[in-house]
Amino acid sequence: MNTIPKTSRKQIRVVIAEDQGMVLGALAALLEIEGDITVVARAKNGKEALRAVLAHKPDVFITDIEMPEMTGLDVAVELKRQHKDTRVIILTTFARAGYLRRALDAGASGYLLKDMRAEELAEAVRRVQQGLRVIDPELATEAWGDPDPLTDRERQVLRLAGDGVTSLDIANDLGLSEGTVRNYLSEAISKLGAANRTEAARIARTKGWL
Amino acid sequence: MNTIPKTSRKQIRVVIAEDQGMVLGALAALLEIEGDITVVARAKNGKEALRAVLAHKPDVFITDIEMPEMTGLDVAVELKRQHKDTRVIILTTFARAGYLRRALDAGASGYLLKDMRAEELAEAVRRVQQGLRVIDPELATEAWGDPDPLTDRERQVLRLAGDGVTSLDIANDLGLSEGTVRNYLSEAISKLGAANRTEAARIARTKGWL
DNA sequence: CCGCCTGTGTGACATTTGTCACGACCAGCG
DNA sequence: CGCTGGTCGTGACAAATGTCACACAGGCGG
Repeated sequence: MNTIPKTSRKQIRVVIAEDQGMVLGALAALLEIEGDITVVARAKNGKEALRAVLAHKPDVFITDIEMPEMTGLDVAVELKRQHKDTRVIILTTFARAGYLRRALDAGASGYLLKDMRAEELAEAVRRVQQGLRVIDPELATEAWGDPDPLTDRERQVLRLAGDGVTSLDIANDLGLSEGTVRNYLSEAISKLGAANRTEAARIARTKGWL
Repeated sequence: MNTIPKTSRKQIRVVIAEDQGMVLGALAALLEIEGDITVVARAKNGKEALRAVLAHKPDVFITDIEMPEMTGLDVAVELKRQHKDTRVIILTTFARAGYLRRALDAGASGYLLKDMRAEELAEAVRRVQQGLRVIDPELATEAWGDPDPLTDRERQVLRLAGDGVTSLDIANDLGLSEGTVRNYLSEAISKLGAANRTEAARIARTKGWL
């Protein structure tokens, strides 16, 4: 435990976005007890988060990826587009190369996994606030392995197929012919080294390509 | 914020199990600041959790469901089997009727969702410690809807099929004939009102039957 | 003991899926 | 300008999948 008061230096102001209320509240509690960090706003979805960041202009913005309304990554992209200088930390369950890549493209300063030790979060916030980058080490190495080999159409088709939608229905949905859909799926299956559409979808999902 | 010290009455001793370190630490922090609750041990998987509960005999045991080694539900079942009187609260992401049913069968006193407000967790702990039950209201109503229609074999086969394993491979895995596997899948598909194995698996998963 | 359900199996058949080869169109790029 | 890659399509064929009817064993409740 740390008994040295950290309140003496200037406070780090953060906004947190996370759709699971329990986790949101708990993370806020965790950061607040550090003393040198103040949670100025909380958001339960992407749009709320974006508004909160624009309104409060915090030093650091911590966000989950998978949220209603708007993805954490989408929010990061929007902040970058508006040239806001709030630093962004992505905090997620998923150790997926595709997510990390997209996070970095969106100008995120940190990418942490929820299964890290809780104490590291506060430390990461401090590092990021000083302009450093914090990437989960496990991910950092593995990440630059394989880029997404799928084209947009392939991804789109595979996503539906992975939910059990039939080739014909996919064709109708997207305004294509059934043969074309089968061609895309065949391509995707071969690119991913899968045996069928279901396995292909599973693989793509775990890589963060879907 | 609550400024009234709750430490005057006797402390409630809890053990928490949750595989995501960040969430585990954050929940512990959240409960500790309540004052009347002490986290006596933390576990990152089911087996650790079981050992911790047996060793510390806490008043309340809070656990996630999906964890390595052993499911939170499995731990609850084992505690019931050993006639331990620690009360169990299941805290999970999934609002699935099947999970709730199994949790209650396992003698759990609480079933809460991670997207509830964080403040409610401490309150739930107090209620449960007093012998009350705490079930997420949304779930409580919806729960007694539909019982799992699948037989063990159907479930087993569907699980594999949902991961993209081929009928023939499933047959070899389970020591069945391919035709039999196809029969089970056909049955499962019709029971679930799905159009194919993939959709059937998806449906079963969202219902908590897989 | 008689049904009834589950688990297991077969065979036949229709449909869906996966593969291949091929062609057309268009955009971007050297 | 010609090449390349992505998109979209057709047709044909092989393999996997889904459906049905039927059969036989074992267990369990009436």
